[in-house]
Amino acid sequence: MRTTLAGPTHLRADAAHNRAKIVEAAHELFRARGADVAMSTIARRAGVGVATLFRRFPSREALLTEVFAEQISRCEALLDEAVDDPDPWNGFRRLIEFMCAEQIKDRGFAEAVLASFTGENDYRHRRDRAETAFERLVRRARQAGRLRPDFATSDLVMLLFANGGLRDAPPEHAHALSRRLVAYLLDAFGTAPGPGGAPLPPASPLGLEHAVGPAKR
Amino acid sequence: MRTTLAGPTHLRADAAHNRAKIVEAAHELFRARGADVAMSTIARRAGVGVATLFRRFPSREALLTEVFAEQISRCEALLDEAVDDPDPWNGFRRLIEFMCAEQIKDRGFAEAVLASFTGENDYRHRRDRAETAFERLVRRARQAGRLRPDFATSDLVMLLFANGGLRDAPPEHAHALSRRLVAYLLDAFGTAPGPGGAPLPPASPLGLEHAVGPAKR
DNA sequence: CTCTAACTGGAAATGGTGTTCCACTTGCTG
DNA sequence: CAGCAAGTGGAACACCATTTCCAGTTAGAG
Repeated sequence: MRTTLAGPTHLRADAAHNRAKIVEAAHELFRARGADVAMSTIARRAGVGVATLFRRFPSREALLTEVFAEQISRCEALLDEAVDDPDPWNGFRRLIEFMCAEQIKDRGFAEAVLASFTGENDYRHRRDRAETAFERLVRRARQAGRLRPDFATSDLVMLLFANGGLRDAPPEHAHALSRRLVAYLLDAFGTAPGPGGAPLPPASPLGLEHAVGPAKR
Repeated sequence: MRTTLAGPTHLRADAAHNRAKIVEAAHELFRARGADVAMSTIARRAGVGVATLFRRFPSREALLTEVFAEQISRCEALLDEAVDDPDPWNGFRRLIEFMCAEQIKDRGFAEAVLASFTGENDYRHRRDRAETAFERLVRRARQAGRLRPDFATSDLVMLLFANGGLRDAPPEHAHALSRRLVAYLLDAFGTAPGPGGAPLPPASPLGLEHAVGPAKR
């Protein structure tokens, strides 16, 4: 196989194998510890040298988008489903619940979304597609009378930032906190009167001494 | 005076002056950039050597609690007011609005609360007092029928973590996002039917490309 | 089987922290 | 106004992470 302008089209067999090991190791570490694990840690876990890691993935972002490609696709699929759902509120709710749960479960997920949706890479058209789809979903849910009229599409961004803050809580509580936050906000987004809908997920026994801010870094 | 261990009771005049300069510099930097500015940066801004900084404040936490002592006191005062307010919901609302606004405005504030309220320092009894006062406030607001019965005191912690996540948003939007989040959650915490109360603060024009995760660090 | 370009790992350069040490300076007490 | 302990700044040290470099190894085309 000769080298082309843009470099070799196919990796050598051993190189491809190493690449897969890198992605796997990065997946585990990103899930568990977030997007800012040291590159050398990833390399060590994968059993390769740091140089190999940097040769395959020149930036942390490239690695992130590769690692979380599947989850991002599932988000898009869920969004498409939601738009087609005869009950737009149901789709809206499920989309938000999925994204927030994912954001807590895989600590690197949020950064991966950011990395994919930022800059002028080839994810640009996907971002545009997702945004217009979400706008359609919101419009439908509003017209169905289930979503409050003053809901703004940017409130999704707000929610994702807020939910992301819960990752700083003690890990054993983060998930429960997130489900409670989402339940509250869905209550607030909806038009059902009062604390109407489903009962809230159980609260966590957290005191002020746990409160606030990156516990450790 | 107030340093952790029993050093000399009084500082020499020049030392006291330097100490004040340190606190001032730290205040500015913590407000603007959060609790994890480099110690050397603080020292440089204060015009002193790093050794001086470390001699006065053996740990970053000591500096944090000193710098934000005033804000923390205002929180406590507001909590006391709220407990005595004839309308407990009003006090509840004001307390939450103040704390969340402060958390956005002064990026180090949350960490200061944490540092003050963690461990076995002399803030312990203040923490206990604050917690029981807040419990009383919640109980009163519930009994007045303004707060939903399934509200848990730990939901305050949840709110603070969530609000803290908004600090990762672009700084020019963080405040508006926070006010909107707080408005939504107060809607959800309260018992007034539907999107009842005051209109929401205006939304920010944020797209998914801004979304999610520490933009820069 | 041979030979080379792709590939490798680890070392080193770079740049950024937190923390300690120490030779010098200076406020303040007597 | 003398002397000394309190106070000082900056260098030195010990990390730790990113990124580059290079001398050696090996897959796989011919």
